[in-house]
Amino acid sequence: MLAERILAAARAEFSSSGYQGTSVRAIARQAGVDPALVYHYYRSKDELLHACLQAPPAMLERIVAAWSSPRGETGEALVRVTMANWSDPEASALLRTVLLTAAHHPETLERLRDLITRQLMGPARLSDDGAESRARASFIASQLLGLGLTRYVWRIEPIASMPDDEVVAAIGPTIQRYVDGDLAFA
Amino acid sequence: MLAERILAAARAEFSSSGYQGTSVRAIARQAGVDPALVYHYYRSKDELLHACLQAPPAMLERIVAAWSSPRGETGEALVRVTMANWSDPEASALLRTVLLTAAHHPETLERLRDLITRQLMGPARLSDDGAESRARASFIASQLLGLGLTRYVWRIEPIASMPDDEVVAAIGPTIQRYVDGDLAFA
DNA sequence: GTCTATAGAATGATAGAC
DNA sequence: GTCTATCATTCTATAGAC
Repeated sequence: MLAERILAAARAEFSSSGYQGTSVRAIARQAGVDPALVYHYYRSKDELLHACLQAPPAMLERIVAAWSSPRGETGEALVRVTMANWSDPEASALLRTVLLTAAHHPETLERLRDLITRQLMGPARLSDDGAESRARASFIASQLLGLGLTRYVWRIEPIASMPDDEVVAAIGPTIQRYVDGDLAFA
Repeated sequence: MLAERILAAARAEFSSSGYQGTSVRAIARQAGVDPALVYHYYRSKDELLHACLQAPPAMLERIVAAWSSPRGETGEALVRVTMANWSDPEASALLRTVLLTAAHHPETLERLRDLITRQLMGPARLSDDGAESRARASFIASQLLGLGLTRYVWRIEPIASMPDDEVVAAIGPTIQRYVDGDLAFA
């Protein structure tokens, strides 16, 4: 019970201020508990972050569903799933935490890589060639992460305020091409 | 002289550790000066960051040059320029600092928005319609920033180790479409 | 211009009473 | 399980001697 209150507060703090910008005391304050309790349940700030890095099941299920959409609509489906996840408070907290922390924190960086190769791309069969398949996954990740950051984190206009359908119309074909288009491999 | 040594050290620290993760003492240590000197030349940590947010002229010139490349090759040129900037130590230090700090620091976020709308897109005449033009700029930024982060900051494989030409072959057409393709505007 | 010294606050973490 | 008290460190920033 208390442990979950603390965890929820930690997710909120890490996702809005990053790892370095978050203090254990701030987490305790937001959870309405004594700072020592935070250390009691989680042994250190680092382990608390670790506990926040689990992806919510709904987020992963959306991704799996997108990959089983009809051929030719996968690109559109992945863009819609990206926006759905960023609009889901739990999923977006995880995404923000991971993206804002990965550059400074090795374990979180591993988590990001894992998220891309296993979760985002796990359900995919992009090509018979493993190397080509991983390359396609990289390009998909580069565009979808760029979309998430510009639209939801940095809120760059006008993409930040654009209706979902316009984003899908613009970026869907990009992803579709990365999924099964001709990328002129050497 | 000393002020420039301090500035160079600050750029290095901010770009590798972000704003919160960088201490004035660490900057002074790396510059080989007393911490008090840092405060003497720059009044606060915040003003020191501010001084680090100027884009190197070479970076901006590359972007202008890309926009004056022949029609039909602009997408490819912008991808090449992005990689050139991330491979230039001065430009990549600025990019890292801005991208790692923007989420927590309002002034830096403004700098990022300015960088996109004025510098990256300033030389462009994407369309006669101002709104459509800004929308195209958003999409271009989303893909190019995503490329920078996955390839140079997070070093997600295989895009991180891929030859430039393969990246251009994959992402060039995406940018070209955002520049002058049919995005199905409502 | 340059450094010593330090204020004043916040930090991660622990020991131990209840 | 919960809290008080505290250690040891680090931080931004300043005052003031030389």
